[in-house]
Amino acid sequence: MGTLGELERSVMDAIWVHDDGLSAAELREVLADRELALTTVHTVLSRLEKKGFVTRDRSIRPHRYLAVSTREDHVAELMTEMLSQAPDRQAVLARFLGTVSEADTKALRNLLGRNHSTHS
Amino acid sequence: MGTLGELERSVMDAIWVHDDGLSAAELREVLADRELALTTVHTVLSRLEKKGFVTRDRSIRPHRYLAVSTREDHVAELMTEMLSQAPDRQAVLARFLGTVSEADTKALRNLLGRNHSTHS
DNA sequence: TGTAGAATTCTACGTGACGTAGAAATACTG
DNA sequence: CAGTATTTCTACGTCACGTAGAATTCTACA
Repeated sequence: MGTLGELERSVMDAIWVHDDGLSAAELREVLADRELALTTVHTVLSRLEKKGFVTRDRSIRPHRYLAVSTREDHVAELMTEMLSQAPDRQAVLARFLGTVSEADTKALRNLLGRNHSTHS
Repeated sequence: MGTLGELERSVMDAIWVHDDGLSAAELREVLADRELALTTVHTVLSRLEKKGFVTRDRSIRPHRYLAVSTREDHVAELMTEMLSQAPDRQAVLARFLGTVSEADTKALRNLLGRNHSTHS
């Protein structure tokens, strides 16, 4: 999968927060602290589109950019990808649970409880 | 955290398999299919050392390189790192469980079951 | 103990990703 | 149609990484 650079990540963060989509100009405004040129925003957006992270609505004039998947799905996917890097998945999961907060383990218990027969 | 390139990852894979450590020459042998120069292996090893992925025993002549942490710990750490990228951790965990295999969820249930009061 | 051969370190170059943005092209709007 | 808004094309600097030759440092042996 394509990875994200710093600016790309910032842009995605902004897009993820605005479920209704953003124009390049609006994005530049959101990232105002960086004082980016509009063309810079456009370039990054194009690259994110090519990487499959965003789509754009070309039917309206200032194109609006939308996230292809939610940040949660994206992160979940990353986690799965990481997990697959080790042959001993169980061992990894054990270590993972060891470092995660109690709130997280609690959440996992809840989710697992309600899901005894869910297999998509 | 430092990320790993392709060759770096291959080297780490080799080192992770050999818990007793490896010399640069042995590593080159393990990665024979790449036909790398010895110095190349050395360079990568140095970078991995600088990144904190390996240590080397400088007391013996062909230095032996050892992994600093297990692959499982490393991957678990990566997963935690990914998880932290989203504000709504619970949502991510839900998605995560949704994509993971049943064997994995089963393992998680086991681990969580035995761990009701474990907080390091 | 001086030196050849082994091992390690230093230096360097090509490439590709990414931040950055100007120039050029294209599309509305009046 | 002209001027302005928007998008696309092209480009450059930097940094990480794969790659390895050159230089330096060890070590064992004559």
